[in-house]
Amino acid sequence: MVGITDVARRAGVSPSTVSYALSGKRPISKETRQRVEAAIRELGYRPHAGARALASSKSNVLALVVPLRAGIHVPVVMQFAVSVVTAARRHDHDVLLLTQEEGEEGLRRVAETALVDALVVMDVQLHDPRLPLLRNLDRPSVLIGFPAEPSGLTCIDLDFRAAGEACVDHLARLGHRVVALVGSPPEVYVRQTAFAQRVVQGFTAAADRAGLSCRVHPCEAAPGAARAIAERLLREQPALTGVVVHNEPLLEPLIDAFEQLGLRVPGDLSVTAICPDELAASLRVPVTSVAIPSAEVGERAVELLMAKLDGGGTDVPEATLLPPRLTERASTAPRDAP
Amino acid sequence: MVGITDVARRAGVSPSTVSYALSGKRPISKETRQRVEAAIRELGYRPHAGARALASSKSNVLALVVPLRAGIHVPVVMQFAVSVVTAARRHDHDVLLLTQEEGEEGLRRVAETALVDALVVMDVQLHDPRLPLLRNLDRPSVLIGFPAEPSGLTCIDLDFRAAGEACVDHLARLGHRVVALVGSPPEVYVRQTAFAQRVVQGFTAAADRAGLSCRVHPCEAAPGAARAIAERLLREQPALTGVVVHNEPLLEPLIDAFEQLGLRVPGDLSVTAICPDELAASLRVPVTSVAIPSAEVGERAVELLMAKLDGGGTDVPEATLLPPRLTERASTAPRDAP
DNA sequence: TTCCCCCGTCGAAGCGCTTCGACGTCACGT
DNA sequence: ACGTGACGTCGAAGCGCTTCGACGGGGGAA
Repeated sequence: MVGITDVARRAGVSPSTVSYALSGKRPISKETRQRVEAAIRELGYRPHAGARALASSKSNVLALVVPLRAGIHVPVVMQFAVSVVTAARRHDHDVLLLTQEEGEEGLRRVAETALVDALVVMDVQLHDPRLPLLRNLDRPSVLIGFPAEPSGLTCIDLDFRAAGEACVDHLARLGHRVVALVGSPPEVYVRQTAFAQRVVQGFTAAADRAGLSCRVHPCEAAPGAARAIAERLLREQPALTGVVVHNEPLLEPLIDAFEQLGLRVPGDLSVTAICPDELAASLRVPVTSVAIPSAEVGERAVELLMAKLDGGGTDVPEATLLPPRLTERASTAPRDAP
Repeated sequence: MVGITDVARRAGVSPSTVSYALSGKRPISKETRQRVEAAIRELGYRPHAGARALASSKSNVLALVVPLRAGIHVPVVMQFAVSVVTAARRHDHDVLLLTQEEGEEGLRRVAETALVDALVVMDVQLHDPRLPLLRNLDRPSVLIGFPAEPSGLTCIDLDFRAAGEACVDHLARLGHRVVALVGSPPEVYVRQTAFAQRVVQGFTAAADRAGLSCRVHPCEAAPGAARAIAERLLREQPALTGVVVHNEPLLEPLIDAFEQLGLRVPGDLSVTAICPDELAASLRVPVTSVAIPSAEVGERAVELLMAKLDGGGTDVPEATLLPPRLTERASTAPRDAP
């Protein structure tokens, strides 16, 4: 194995000089640096990750905690994961994948063995059992999602409450008076998953504020369930003209179901969604939607972490709520004048 | 920070004894071991991962390479990933997540810096550019999927060729004479993704062998495309009575589309699929299918890797093809006697 | 009884890197 | 002309753990 001393010898300098040339932590003359770089290239030198971690007490690895709970939409999770990995690499970090199985003990393990420098935690619940642990760990963490009591933690997410409001406001502005929310599967609410709850809050609040009649329906994510749900919505709210869908797999089948029931979208029924833009835009009827900006969230999460890692944690905001961005597409229209 | 010497002092032994008590690499008397364990518990000791990696030249980390290419079904990928992580943990290893972005350089980096001990590579193409690299790396690897030329590599996967055959054989046995394959998106074939290709081979070979008329249709994975595809199938093969679907997102909408076109499943048309069992079983019409055993594949992949890591690589089989398991459900029936 | 060997433990030598203090040199201000 | 830093480099001391060789003691074989 070729080590830093081999490089040093070849470049005619001391090992510490090679180290400084690599890290830039002390000034190195241009000529020396070039000789070092040449030596590295010629020898194919790669610094040993473990040795580095030991000497510097930095592993340059981030933990990504992905509890794949029932009812969440896997592709969206994957988008987050990919953007976290990509962003981490830009900051010269790698990503260790942790799943639910391990639970809190897993977090503790990777943090306390110094396997990772910091943690990104996904799928946060309102009263998440991991919070006390994260507060006490000696490594910084960022949550993607907001718990009920986020103080002392760094959190980032789309402002799902405002997203719910934005959808309702949009429908209200178009003249709709009776609206419904087709939400995530029931178990997601039972677990008190933060983002789902907040959409409901925003939806309800905005509807009340605008004086709309509204109703919330948690729904299984099976496409086959679409028809039954559509029928139920119409039965319970016969005057329904506006629907907000916060359930990715159901979005397309639901629109199909409405049309099969004789309702044109957006002619008779306006539909908005909270989902990734690619999904909303790719449907047969492109859907007016509030985007879930996974790429941005993942990226900013990593940036917050980096700030905490080298800023010592000062001046890193505790809460980052990304404002919703509603894109109008073909699925919404003004309500027919009665 | 509490180190091994603290534990040693507290237990009244030398650091090396603590190390051996932990690793079991040398016999330690029961009493000593218990004192060491008590000291560890009392002090909350955790061995430093970096120090371990340096001293033992084992990081106990596996790389999981997940190129999220277009056209692949994300939830299935995630199932693999989760099962790899779970299996790795059982063997006291963690998993580092690598995505496409980094490409070959990423593999080289984590391997050569000794960040990982071994690699699990997914989404293998027939002529995968990573193969030469994997062959030359000093760390063992396992591919999930088979390239055209797997010699010198350890590969594992469902036998997709046999899976394609099994579906056709099943249909043939039921008396169907005209069959079609609804496959993955075209880009998957263009990239020569191994598993998709093999399904086609198996499908075609079995159909030829049984003297069936057959046809292959690569298809977009958008549910909205289902209707058009169904119509095309019937137009091109009016006598069609048997369909094999190798495209998860399309499966349910496609069945719906057939029924909307007036064909009862399985009355007029038998449908089989190659997809995860949960999906096939959960549909409105439960579908006869060959399972994609992600959990088993991930687990076995890790086990192969472990065998290579401590067996030195001898007697680890190069190719592991899991035989297809076809489960009959409600979507297939004998062809009506004409 | 004597010899050997295995068991259980210790001490010391690293693993390959980072980092700290030190030192010589050079340019600059006064 | 001389003090003062900043610059560029070096040597050495670890970082916390594993592992190798060594060693005393006890039991079995001869």
